[in-house]
Amino acid sequence: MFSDIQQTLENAIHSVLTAQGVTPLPLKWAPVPFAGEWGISTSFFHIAAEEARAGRASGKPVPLRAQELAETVRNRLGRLPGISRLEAVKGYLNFYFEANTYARRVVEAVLTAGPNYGRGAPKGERVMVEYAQPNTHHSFHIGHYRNAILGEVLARLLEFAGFETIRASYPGDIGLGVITTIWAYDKFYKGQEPEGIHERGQFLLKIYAEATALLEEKENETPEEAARRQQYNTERREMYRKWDAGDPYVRQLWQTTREWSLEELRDILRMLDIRIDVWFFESEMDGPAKAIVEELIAKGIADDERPNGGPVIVRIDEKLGLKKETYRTNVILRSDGTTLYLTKDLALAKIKFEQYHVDRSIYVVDVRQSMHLQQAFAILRLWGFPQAEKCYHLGYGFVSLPEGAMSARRGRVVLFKDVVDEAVRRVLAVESEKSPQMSDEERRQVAEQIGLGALAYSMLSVDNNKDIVFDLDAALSLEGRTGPYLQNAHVRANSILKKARAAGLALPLESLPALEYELTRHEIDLIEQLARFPQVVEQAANEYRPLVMASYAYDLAEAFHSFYHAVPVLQAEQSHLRDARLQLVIAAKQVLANALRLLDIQAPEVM
RNA sequence: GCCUCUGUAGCUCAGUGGACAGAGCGUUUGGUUGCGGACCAAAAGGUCGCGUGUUCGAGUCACGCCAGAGGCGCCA
Repeated sequence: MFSDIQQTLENAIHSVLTAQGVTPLPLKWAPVPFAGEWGISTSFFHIAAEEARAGRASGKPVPLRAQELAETVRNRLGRLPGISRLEAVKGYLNFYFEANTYARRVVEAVLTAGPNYGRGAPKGERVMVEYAQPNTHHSFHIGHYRNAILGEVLARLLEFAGFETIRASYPGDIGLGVITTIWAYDKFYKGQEPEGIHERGQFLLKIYAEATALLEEKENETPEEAARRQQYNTERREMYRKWDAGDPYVRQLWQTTREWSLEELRDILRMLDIRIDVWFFESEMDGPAKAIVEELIAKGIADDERPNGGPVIVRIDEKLGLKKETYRTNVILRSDGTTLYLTKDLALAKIKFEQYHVDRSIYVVDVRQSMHLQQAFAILRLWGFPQAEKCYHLGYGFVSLPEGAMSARRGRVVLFKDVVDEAVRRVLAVESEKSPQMSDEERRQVAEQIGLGALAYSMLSVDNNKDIVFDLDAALSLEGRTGPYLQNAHVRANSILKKARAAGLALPLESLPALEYELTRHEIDLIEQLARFPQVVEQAANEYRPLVMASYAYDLAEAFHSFYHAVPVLQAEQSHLRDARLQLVIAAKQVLANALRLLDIQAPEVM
């Protein structure tokens, strides 16, 4: 927000330095790091160091010389418009703003732009974000949730920063796991269908877990058990073959159960306020994938080892001319002629580039698939897609439980739906005590917003590349650095405004009050946070890091809570003070709402 | 064996090469006849895994160790 001021100051400093016979270098700027003070700061260490290197040394150590330069510049700059005070300390030069002037500018900018405050200019680039890729026939767990919330927030950040954004989901609706489930369903549960969307999803998960247990080789198994296991395996393989051949019975069975899973997925996405633009399905990539294998063989990129009973492979390092082992060798078609995940990913990438004309493609996928995706991108380069340079894997650490990795087979899974239900229960317990006047309907709705907010923030406040050991109590905590803390700031702002309106004030006020009084440090801190928001949007989007926005949102909420306690608004002694602070509260509420929206956390009016 | 990621307060985590390394939880203490206490204010708590470099300056960059997690041609 202050880049113009920064430029003016930098020019002024350069001319002072030049007049002193000092060679100026570009300056680095940062906010003054002291609470309750408002300004920007630069330092002279690098200029002093350069002098020393060039042999124009004054003989002084660098820090001393930097301080000398800072003092010289301070003494010669004189009065600057908009700057109330200058300070040279420890090699730094601090410029303190005329707080009232800038405070007014910030509040005005927020109130004028409203929900669009912080929105970046159009970037003229189309980005596709692929996330929400759970397998069907398997219920949605807390690990899938991390993926979904991360992808959605990334999409929101990119969109708000000015990219044309397409949200894509890619459920794995075929594969050995899927076939295992429908085989067991057909054999042991044929015709059964539980009532309720989530009950059906969990039913499939139970069947999957039972089936994998049956198919797993056990220690000390009797010859009868071994024979039975092999029989089951044969049946499963036969079912996969039938699916591949388009057998109507197997296809129907698959369609029905697949729809149960997709219904559950759609319900969860609705709960998370995620609207997917494009659905791709793994089952639809099979045909295109097979065609691609032939094309890659014809182009000499892939080697066909099928004549010798082997698979079709791509020797990536060799084809790229790499001496060092980097991408190794990949199988793109099994020796039995069936495709693999990688082959389907190649087919999907082609569709993204050719049908959706994306300039950039972001894959939000578990970090364990990092190697796999790098291989896919390398093959796309070999294949000749220029967009392959703009494929980016946003990896994230996986979610495990205190007792180890999640495993459906061992019945060790934390389901998203169960966590949400528990969250709502806990919030309701707090709510009934704190907000006894709320209607049951409203209470239920707010409880879901708060519970989901707590969960979302617990995932987003950890950096992408860190693994998470899921702790229910920590994730659903309502106090401290949590989603509800942010939501509470919004509610408190709303509460003040509601009271003001009830007292007969028309908000927002017709004209912006002048802010011609001495601002408290709490007001300055709050306004500085409001001013930061646009750069935070830019940074979070550029770095693909929701954490940057999550941290900021906490800083903003903290500044508001402190302000709320220390600075009277409706009880202000004079009406012009009250009016100015009311405008500030409106602005704070707006920026809180904007930040929460980007984090996919609801901003309730009451809680 | 090779590659990637992680290591910061008792625990969970932030931390643009720059000023005294910051939060939350937990511990201890204080705060509402007040705009909602899901809050605020404060105290205690640190060899930033270890070492060597680069730099005026390193938690941050490079290299080497140690520890943990993950990956490495027919799973997804």
